[in-house]
Amino acid sequence: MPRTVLSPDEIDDFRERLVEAATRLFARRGYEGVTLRGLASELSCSPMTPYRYFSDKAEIFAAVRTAAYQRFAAAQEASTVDGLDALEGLDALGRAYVAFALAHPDAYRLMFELGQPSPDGFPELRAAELGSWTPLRQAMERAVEAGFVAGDPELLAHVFWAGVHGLVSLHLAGKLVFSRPIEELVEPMLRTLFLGNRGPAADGTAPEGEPSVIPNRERAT
Amino acid sequence: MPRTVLSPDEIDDFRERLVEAATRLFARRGYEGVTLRGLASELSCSPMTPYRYFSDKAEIFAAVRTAAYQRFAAAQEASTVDGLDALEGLDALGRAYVAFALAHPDAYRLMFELGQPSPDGFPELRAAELGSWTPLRQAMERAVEAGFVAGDPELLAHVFWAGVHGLVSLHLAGKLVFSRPIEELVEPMLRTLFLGNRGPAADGTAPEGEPSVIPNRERAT
DNA sequence: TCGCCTTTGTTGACAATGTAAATTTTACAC
DNA sequence: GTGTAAAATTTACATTGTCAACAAAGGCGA
Repeated sequence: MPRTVLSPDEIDDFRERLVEAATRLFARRGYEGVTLRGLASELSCSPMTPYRYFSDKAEIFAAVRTAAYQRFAAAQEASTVDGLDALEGLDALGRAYVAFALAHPDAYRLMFELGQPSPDGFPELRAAELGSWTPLRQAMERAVEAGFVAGDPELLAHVFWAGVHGLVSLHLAGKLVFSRPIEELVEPMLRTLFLGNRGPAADGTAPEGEPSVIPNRERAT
Repeated sequence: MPRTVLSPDEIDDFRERLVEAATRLFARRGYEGVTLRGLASELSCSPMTPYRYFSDKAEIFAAVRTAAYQRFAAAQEASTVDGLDALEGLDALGRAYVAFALAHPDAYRLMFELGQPSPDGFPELRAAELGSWTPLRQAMERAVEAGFVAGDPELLAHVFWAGVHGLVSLHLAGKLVFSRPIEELVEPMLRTLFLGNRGPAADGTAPEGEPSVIPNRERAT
């Protein structure tokens, strides 16, 4: 039932409802599995009504992904609890990262799908994407300032990120079906990111002495 | 121009041409961007002809992905050159892994897309997928046997895999646009996977003494 | 050599999709 | 009440994957 003019609140309400429904649908069925007609019926409106609020399917998708990044950033920030030193904070963040991905696999897929459409033309999406990366960067900066690790914080943060993301990503791509479940890989990965694999350290004992080999640092990448 | 009976070679030839063209198209345009009509015109045949050789679009896609896994496995195996010890071999394999992904980003996407369709119903695809993982597993087994690293080889291999895959995967998902290029992250990642990040090791010197902190090994994942 | 018959390829058609254009419905200003 | 502009719907269209009907074409028994 159309009104003459929609208040900004009403517009936001509808957009929010739409994004929420679209999130469910995109998560379950993937981009091309989602039908604007299906989305409309979920919202009990006609198939063309969403076009009043979004210019096309791609913009709806961008809104859905923006919301996912925002929830992801919030989950990571929530992992920062008092009483942790910088390294414990990093550890907690890594676990929160994986926990979010396992609790919301569809959201994670939306954010980190390979070959995803570029965020160009969706500045909010780009901002949310960047925002979801700051908690990790900040945690790593703290760890470097505290002297727990040495090096360029941004570089270290990217390596850390790649480690946990790689784990999650193999899991979500279904590559761990014949291996241990991802839960059993988180601990080894975090340990590796801090300690490396170079001694009889399976029991947690720090390896002694020099690492046996420093692999080919000189070789060109 | 129809023939009465096609020799197995002719069938294979056509399937091969089709997979090759489909690989190009899927790579460029993604799954739903590929049109059977477009594929047919690429092959100068009618839109329905591919259906004589594949039951549907999904089976074509599976064939394309199977071929990608096979090329990926071959590239990794080619990284094994004589004269390398087990740890150098692992290092070389990691670099070959990343190099393949950068040289064939579309193939890599096809293989490691999140939320990819299950290989159920395509035993060749499943086999090729597994096959592309064996070089790394074997290299890690050698490294463990040689005493360079300690622990369960399969677990270590998965951690190593997640590390390089995570890097590649962030790159291909466009997450490294505001960071250093991936080329500059490979070296730090490989170093991290072997040594961890725990000392003033930015210059390659092995850190001395105990790691400052062993992060919360006791905490439940 | 002739005629069939299986195999191969093409054409036509259909339901479903995203979305543009036209049309209808509604609630407020006067 | 009535006109008007905003909101929503309906209609329509091009494009998709794929089914079903059809056409061509060469091997094979006679």
